[in-house]
Amino acid sequence: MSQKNSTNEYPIMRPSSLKKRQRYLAVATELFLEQGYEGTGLDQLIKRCGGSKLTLYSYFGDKKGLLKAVVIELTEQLWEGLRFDVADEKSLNDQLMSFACRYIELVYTPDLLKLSRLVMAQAQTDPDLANFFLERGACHSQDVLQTFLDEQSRLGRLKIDHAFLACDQLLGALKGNRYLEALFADRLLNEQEIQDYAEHAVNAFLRSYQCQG
Amino acid sequence: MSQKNSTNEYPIMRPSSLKKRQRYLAVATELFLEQGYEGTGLDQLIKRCGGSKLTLYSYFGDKKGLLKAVVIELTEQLWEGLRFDVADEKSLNDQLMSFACRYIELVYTPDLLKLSRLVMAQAQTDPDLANFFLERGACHSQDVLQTFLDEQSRLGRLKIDHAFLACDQLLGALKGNRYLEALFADRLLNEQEIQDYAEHAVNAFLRSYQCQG
DNA sequence: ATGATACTGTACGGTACAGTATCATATTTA
DNA sequence: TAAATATGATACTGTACCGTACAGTATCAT
Repeated sequence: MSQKNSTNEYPIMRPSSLKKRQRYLAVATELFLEQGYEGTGLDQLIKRCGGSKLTLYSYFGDKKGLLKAVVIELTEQLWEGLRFDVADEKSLNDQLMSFACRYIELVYTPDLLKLSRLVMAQAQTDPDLANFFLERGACHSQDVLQTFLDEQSRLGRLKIDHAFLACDQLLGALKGNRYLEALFADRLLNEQEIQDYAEHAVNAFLRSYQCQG
Repeated sequence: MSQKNSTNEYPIMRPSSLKKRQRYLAVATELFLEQGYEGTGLDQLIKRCGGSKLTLYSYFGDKKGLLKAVVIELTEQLWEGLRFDVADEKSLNDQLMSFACRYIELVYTPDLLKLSRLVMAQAQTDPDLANFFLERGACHSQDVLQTFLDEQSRLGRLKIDHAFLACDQLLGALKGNRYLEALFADRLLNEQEIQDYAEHAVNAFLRSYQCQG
């Protein structure tokens, strides 16, 4: 009963233990993403991982705790790079395009798609996990974009009637209907398509909301 | 080993058997949507359903076959109403608005959201099911919209540079970023929000692509 | 060195569940 | 009515797997 932390707030731990914990996490991530939660047995995990089941349980409490740790780690890692650079001297169009490309690239990342499936499959039995995932993903990107657009409106460069809706729908357009195909069947976008999606959506957006042509 | 049809092509069957089959299907649908595939035991199903396990197996082959039948039935049922009325005398805007509202209403339908989760959770182990679901859902709606828009372009009412992209992104905008929240956490839209989403997206779309103002 | 703590390897209890087998009963068909 | 077939109720088989117990070993602090 030494550590029961299923989250990422480590207590005092030996360096070797920390390393071991990271190893568990890495292998669990790999297996969960590949085979899903139910599809991954802990015996199998330990076999690939080395270490013992008891140690695993001392780190993560139970299987659900392990899943939570995996989701937290991976989520924060994936979404960390999505932001506008405020001290950026590029044009509005360039800033939007840069954001748009990074956003599309991100949501079509194979690992994020698999993670999404993983979380969604557990959404009914573990709503907290789903909420955490939404908070750090969908809601966060919405916040980032809306903050930027508000600022641009304040500067008189945009005129938007309903900022929330505009944001929501721009993000929707960037993902496109094709996002469903990625989510369900891993149909990805190539570099060129990402560029096209971003350009097309940003152009349409600016045509609707930019102030001076 | 009488019938091994896991699809919907019924062989010769007594009426009473057909009725029984429907009953299995209805209860299976209910349980799968509520508790997921792995979460639903067949013993539990039979208990609620009446009938016996042997009969169930004679109809659907195995558990996967039952799932397939449920997905096929429900999918066709849900998407059947989504189309443009060709002999419609309404304005372009009205026709688009009518389609947009029906589309949003549909993709935010609780049962369709649950079905989506169900299929997605099985996507890795059963890609065929996922492909079928995509075909009848996402791809089909894309086809319907694009056919309509092509016709409108031919009539000189719209001028669209990339019809596929425009379609894809209009559908994306209609769902909005909020669709993720619905998918992950059943956060639905009310009647007013559906109207707002449709109006906002259709307006933006027409501002970009309509020919004469 | 010595005691305290963390870890390994293995085995096992308990349980859940898909799929099959059995036998009795009902319903159709000839 | 008799044979053939479909169904019901239930028990059973095999298996997979979570979580725990335990005895022995390695690693740390002092």
